[in-house]
Amino acid sequence: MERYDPKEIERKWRARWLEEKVFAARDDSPKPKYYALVEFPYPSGDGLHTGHVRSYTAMDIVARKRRMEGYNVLYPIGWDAFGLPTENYAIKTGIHPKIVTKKNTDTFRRQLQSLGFSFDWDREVNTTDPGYYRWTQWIFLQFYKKGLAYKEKMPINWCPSCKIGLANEEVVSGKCERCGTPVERREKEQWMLAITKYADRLLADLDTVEYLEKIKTQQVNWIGKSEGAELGFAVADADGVPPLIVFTTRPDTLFGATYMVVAPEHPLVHRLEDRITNLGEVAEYMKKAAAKTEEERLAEGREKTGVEIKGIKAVNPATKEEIPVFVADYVLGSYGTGAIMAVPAHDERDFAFAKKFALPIRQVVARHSAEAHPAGADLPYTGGGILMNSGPFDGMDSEAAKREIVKAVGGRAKTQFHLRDWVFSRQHYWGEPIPVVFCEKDGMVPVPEKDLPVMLPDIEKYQPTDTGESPLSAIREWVNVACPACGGPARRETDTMPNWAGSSWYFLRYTDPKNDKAFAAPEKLKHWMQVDWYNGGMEHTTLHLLYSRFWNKFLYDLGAVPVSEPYMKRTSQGMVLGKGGDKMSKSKGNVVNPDSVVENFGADTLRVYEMFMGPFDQAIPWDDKSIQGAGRFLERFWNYALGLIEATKEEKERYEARAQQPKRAALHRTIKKVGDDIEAMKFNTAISAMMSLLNELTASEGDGHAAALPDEDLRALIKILGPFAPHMAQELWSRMGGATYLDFEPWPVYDPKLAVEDETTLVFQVDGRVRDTVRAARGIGEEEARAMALANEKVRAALAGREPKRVIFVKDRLVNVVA
RNA sequence: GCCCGGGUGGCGGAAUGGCAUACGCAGGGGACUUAAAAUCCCCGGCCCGCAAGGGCGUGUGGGUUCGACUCCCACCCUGGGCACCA
Repeated sequence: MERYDPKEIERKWRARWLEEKVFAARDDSPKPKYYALVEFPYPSGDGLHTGHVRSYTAMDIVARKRRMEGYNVLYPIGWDAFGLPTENYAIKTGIHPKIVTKKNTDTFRRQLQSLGFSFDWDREVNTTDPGYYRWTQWIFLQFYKKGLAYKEKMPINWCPSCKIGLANEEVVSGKCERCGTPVERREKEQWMLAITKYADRLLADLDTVEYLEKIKTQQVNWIGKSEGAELGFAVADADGVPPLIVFTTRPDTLFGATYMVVAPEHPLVHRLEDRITNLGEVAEYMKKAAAKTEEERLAEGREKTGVEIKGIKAVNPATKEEIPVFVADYVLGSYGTGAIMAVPAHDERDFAFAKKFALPIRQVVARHSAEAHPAGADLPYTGGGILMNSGPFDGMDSEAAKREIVKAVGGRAKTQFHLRDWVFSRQHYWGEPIPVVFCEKDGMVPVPEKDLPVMLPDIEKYQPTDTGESPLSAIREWVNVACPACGGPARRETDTMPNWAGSSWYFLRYTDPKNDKAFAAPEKLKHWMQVDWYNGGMEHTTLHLLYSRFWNKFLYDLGAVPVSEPYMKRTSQGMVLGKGGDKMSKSKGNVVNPDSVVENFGADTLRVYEMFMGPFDQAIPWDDKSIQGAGRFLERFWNYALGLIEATKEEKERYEARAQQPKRAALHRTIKKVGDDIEAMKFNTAISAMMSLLNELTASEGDGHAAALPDEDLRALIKILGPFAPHMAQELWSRMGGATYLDFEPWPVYDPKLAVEDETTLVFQVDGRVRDTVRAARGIGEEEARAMALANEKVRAALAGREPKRVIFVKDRLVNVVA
């Protein structure tokens, strides 16, 4: 028999799939559509990662199964190619990022093709292609026209190493997500996208999609909706000065507000400078706080700092008391109104601050009633309850009191979000130029759509400047342009877009990747959207996922996209860790290169191994040895199937004379399990089920021969393996005489009648402990089973003469004798 | 601190409330071979026992149940996300 030769088989089918464009998605198919999506890779110089393989194999399995189920499947791929590593490489070597990108995408394409993914290679997109970023710029202009893209001077997170401004999302515990350098705060004029305008819908519409629960939770937390109220606190003895507005989720505790705090950025101090008696001290504190990096704030822990603003008092609108006002950096300028009412009895932070500065702590909410919860006991108490020390509201439930007190003091209900507007400027070369010019006469003027794309010019030096200006600003002939409005002298915007821009809409482009009249034709979008299933990394749950949902919703509002939510279903794969459980990294030297695995074992083995290694959503360490298990399985499968295919007529007859029923039942149970498990992304148990079946089929039955399967059943067996090991399955399929591509053959039908075995294993228990197991005919009744159990020797021994009090019977499973 | 996960053999892990440890890796024994590799067969939770058999076992402590890895309560450990968000 011919040996399993993955290299030869894979080379052959890979070439045919590509040449014949077998997996090209058709826009005009009468079949129902299915859009399977994976995150397109950033084509780094390191090449494909085992993590890509895990995600792409999983969705390839889904895509291939869907084709077999009769769907017209779109499974596209492309390159998210703008970004810092390529630029840094260009800075170091002087090689143009375009050239580096070309080289890297060529490598990635070769690697992806070597794994046999059923991508539609005719729809490849590349975010750095002017034909692509033209439309990224076009979408930006639509944001601009709707007032959702705006420029604002604001403190940004500045990475001194990357020399780039970062979005809040890119700062992880005060450090640059990319290089780990502590970020600084700098004032800069930045382009912003008003994602907060969509906060409510980004939150509410999560109910309309099927994301993994933990993904939804992360989005919900990131958006961070708080329902509360805005209340005004008058400044004492200051007619004409507007009141201090605070945001609170606990207006019911207003009677306990014994002081106020404003953020260091709050305008109050400037407004009332001449009344402040300790202005020097206050100004000093504000200066220090402004310069503080996130890193320093974290290093201080929760230790509260602050300074009282002397000379100014605020009036509690409920009690009419005059209360002191502090400036302290535990209040953030960027959230709410930048000012709070402090209720030390019912807020942990206010409590800590009040203790430190010896401020009064007045309890106004009791757990049950003032009597049951003596004043001062276990404060701070942050839960709800019954009001006390609150004048006319005493005894009221805190939920009711929230509404009543807001009404009584003339406040208004208010919803706040943690989500901030998206800092959309980068001061770098390798990104989409922002299509705006600054005219001496007309000010800010958007580039007309007909002049798109604003091409990225070729330059000599990619190095960003220490002043934070983009390297583009040095290219005079590019920067200086005629104003599109008046023709007068104007300058181009030299900031570029963040690397999140291109990936915020790429799934739309796949539906119509070559269109040069629109980002995609409406009928193509209508045909393919929405994405049915999107798999990607957990690390993109709060950034890319939210951004792309936002862009899609915006385009939906323009009428340019047919669905409000881009993705029906979103799942995530766990990381592939290095040996020993550490993250794979070059510095640790534990990076596994898929190329060498394909070279040594074959693509099908790598695919099966990565799907078998453990639960799909869990991080699993790589194990060189375990790959062999996947390889052995495929080889055994090959030998078994080929043995049957090449068996002589006599051999076949002899095999088939053997009792088929249990094997057939096992096959049908496996068909069901593999199908169900693919849908639930339980690829590991799908594969173990196929392994078990193969073990059962090849187990010698005394005559040294494996069990035979009729051709029909062997075909079904090859089909369910197909999505996992497509090259080998296709080869076996064609050796069985199949002239077609396996991927378009119908997925085997599970027959519940065939899946039931005639016999079952009955467990006999005494007092819940297993005493024996016996084979019995399926479906026997309680009486019979009970009699068998009571007659069983081991059961009788365990009973030791005791009379059974009760007998529990579970059909086809067990008899439990309770004595 | 808050929000999600997860604790099962030497390892990765499997188990609609019903045979705990499937499947795979590693390990031990055997067959084949001049030999090795590959392949095939058999054995692998712990303790007592020559064995038959018995006892103990899914992070810890309780509970519900005829029966708990699975459900409930409390706790410990651990991975991830958020974090002075009023």
